Amino acid sequence: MLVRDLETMAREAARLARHPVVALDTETSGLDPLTDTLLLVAFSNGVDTLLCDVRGLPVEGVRAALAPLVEGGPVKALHHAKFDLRMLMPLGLEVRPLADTMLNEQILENGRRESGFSLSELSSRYLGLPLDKAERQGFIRMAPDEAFTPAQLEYARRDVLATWQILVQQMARVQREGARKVARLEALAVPAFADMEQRGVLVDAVAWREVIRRAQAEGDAARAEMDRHFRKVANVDLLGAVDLNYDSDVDVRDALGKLGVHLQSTQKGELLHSGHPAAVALVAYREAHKLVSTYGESFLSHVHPRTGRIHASFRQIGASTGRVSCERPNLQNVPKDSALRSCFHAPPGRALITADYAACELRILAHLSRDPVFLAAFERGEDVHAKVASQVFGVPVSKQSHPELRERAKAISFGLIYGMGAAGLAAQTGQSLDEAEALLAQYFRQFPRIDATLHDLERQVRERGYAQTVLGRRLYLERDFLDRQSGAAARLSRNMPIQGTSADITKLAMAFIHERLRGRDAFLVNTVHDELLIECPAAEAERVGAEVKQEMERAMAAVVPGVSPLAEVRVGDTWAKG
DNA sequence: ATCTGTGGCGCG
DNA sequence: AAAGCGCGCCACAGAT
Repeated sequence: MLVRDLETMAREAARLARHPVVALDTETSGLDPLTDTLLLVAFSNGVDTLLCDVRGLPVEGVRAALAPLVEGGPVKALHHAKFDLRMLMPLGLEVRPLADTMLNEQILENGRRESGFSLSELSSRYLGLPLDKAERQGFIRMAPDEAFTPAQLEYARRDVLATWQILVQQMARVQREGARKVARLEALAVPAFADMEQRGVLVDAVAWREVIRRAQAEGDAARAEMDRHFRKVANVDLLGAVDLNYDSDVDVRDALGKLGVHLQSTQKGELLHSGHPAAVALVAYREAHKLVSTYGESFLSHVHPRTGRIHASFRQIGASTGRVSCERPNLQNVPKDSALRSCFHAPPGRALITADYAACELRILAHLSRDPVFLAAFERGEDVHAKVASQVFGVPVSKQSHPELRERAKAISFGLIYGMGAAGLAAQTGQSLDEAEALLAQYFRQFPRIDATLHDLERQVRERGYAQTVLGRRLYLERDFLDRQSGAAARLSRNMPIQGTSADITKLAMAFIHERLRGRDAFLVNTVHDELLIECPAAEAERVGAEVKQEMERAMAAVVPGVSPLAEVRVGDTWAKG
């Protein structure tokens, strides 16, 4: 059924609202929610299809007609819901509750399949019929008052019906494979991601370019220094310039060889270890060039011309552990250099709140192991690394009294999370292998429950064939991979449950915060694994900060009960030191 | 001209 | 072959 008037739209939407599950799909003039517009909203209850042509209709009228169906009522099934949610934002419509067939599939296939999550591919697998995407181009080129062709309407109908059918079959798998909690979590977090992308984050491009300009100058100086050394061993062109590509590792390695510096690789550590001024200059050049290339104009090119803000793309399930990833640009690897980070700022009269979990992954390890020393230290708000160092080294350690012992204990604790062995520890601390082995043994003697927990994680993965987080997010690992004696499987078995649980907690916090701040002119603008950035009116910043802290701690307590949660919040007008 | 894999390096 | 975990981006090198 195709409807173009508000009265019929409202009536038919109300009819559909009585069903438990209704699929929702949108057809739009393009793929950019900031510049393209909504043309058609399609619904299906698995039998009937309702196609709402919303072009030219008053926004408030459409909102009122569709709200009883979209906001509350049935579970809305969407494929890649984030996109449709963003497209529906100008109508003031929020979709809830929702289920996302793409995220569901990523959850179910994690570790088994790396691509093949399009609606068409799911349709092939679940329903045995691929969907033709060619027709979508038709919507993109459409004139504003042109009637939809039968082919376009058929395309819209098939898409939304397929989404409904896929979800129904998928739910059985979700149930069977213990994925209900994770599927629910991801669905709950979608609106937070949609909102975050739509809002974007503000950067001061003028100040940013000044930072890059300085880096450019430092890079030039480093190049000149390299020229002085390599002039002796490299070709010099007619203008007297050294004919060497400093961005080519092979060229640079060969040239260093001619200066008597023979390296396995040209990694920073080896270059510095050689101590040769040309190698040191190369490190300086690389650092400067990284800023200029990755964080220069190519980064700023993502400032949106309409909004003046950066609207990055977040992949909600971007990593096999369940972590989020981010691209175009990646807002999760901005250098910590405060000159650069402080370019992320709030508009006039507004504030930026920086909030991060304190020692999130160690708290998760404390939850998994129930280790009494870790639990007590977190409970009392003590310095865990100092506490651990005291236990391991048998002397009272504090940040002031024995900073080096504390650092070593910290390195071990974090190393364990990554599955580090004695060799890795030795390499990092500069100890001998024997010393590192003795230190690890001493650590595990003091913390037998952690030792047992890490071995348990490994054993469970071998038995089950998958690693999993506290919420039951799974990473399936191939038998071949588990049986190979490489150590890689053991490290993943230890790391995924910890890193992944951290991701679960942060996503839950985002869902809580999004809900808490709804309709308040305060919103998330970035997420970096265990850190969140929120923009809000300056006058409300202290209050919002307290609410953010509360919601983050509530999320952590919900996932790892029994461990004292702690989120640290700073209020300012730029992205403060994390 | 465009794609793919690799080294290197930014972040948590 | 192993590598302490997870990402994305830039530049190069080789292939299509």
